[in-house]
Amino acid sequence: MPYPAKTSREAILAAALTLLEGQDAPLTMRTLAATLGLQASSLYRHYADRETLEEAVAEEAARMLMSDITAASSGRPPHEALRVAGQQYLLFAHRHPRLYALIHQPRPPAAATPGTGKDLWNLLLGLIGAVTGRPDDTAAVVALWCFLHGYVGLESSGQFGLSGPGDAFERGLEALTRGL
Amino acid sequence: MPYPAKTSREAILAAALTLLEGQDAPLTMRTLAATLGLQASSLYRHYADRETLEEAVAEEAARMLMSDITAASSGRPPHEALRVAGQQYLLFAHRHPRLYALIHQPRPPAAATPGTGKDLWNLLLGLIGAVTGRPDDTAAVVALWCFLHGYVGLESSGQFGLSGPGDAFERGLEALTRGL
DNA sequence: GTCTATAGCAGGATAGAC
DNA sequence: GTCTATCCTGCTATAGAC
Repeated sequence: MPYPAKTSREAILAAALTLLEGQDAPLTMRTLAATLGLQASSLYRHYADRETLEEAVAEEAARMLMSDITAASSGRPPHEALRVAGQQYLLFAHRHPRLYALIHQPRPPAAATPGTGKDLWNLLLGLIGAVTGRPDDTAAVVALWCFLHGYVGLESSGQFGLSGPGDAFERGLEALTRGL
Repeated sequence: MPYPAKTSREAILAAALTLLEGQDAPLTMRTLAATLGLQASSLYRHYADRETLEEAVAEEAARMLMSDITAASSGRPPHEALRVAGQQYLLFAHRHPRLYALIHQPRPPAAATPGTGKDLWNLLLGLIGAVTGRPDDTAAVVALWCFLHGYVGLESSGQFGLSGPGDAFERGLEALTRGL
């Protein structure tokens, strides 16, 4: 009986985050355990299965994203805050592409973003409301989110090719904030 | 020696399309061969490997998408043509979610959409140019594409939840065509 | 709580007979 | 050109010893 346990829920979660911030290694029970100096089977004492673990990682990643956006946009005038929030969203996706993908991975309805999603949602609602003058304009938030998410997706799947996106990001963001 | 060959490149391609238009069955060499009444190993006479096959499918799917958009938008006044093109893009993604996903799957640089992508690109360039009055406004095309692609992605990953997207599609499309 | 060992599954791909 | 047979890899998850 090795007394101080070699790991814990938190340590596993942290290791999974680290693994997914790397470039290549897939998130499998084996590779994850290896980074902790463990055998894969040991992880099952802490998480029931791979999916449960993934949900925890996704939740934590969503928290990170929200924290980044909040920190960058708080205390700025409305229009600027919204622009900075958009840039920060993009930056997170660049820095942590696999965490970003995990956040947006389809999940069974029960686990559909319990609280974290709502927080980010309310933050954006406030930012947009301050710019357009319409509070609680959910359609505007969705439209903006679509644009950002699509930009990330097309970029990461290499659709922009050699010519790159040009100034589409600024143009689109500007057009949306003006047009909504 | 069964003389008339049981299959061909074209038949395999068609079967793969059909398979991916269904809901569940994954595109594996085994399942694909099964729909043709063949063994998996037989497919390798016609396609070098799975990836080569997938590229062919993706190309064909892109052709279908372009054909849909062209048919729906041609002969309409500019503003309406653009709106209809957007709707058709969304409709294709709804009807053929797995083909849509395949089109946007990251591929090694060599195979990056040889000709089909360009055609769709030029079509959209024309549509947008007719609305905004600026020909060859690539950034505008990219921005619109981001919005559409993002909408599809968020919808299919269930991010809109129970409340749904509201009228975000129309709002966003309108805001973009106006603001660009 | 961790270990070894193993069951079980799924998929890609090849060898060689016909 | 298709078949059977087989190999290989990589993964999830469990059983039971310690």
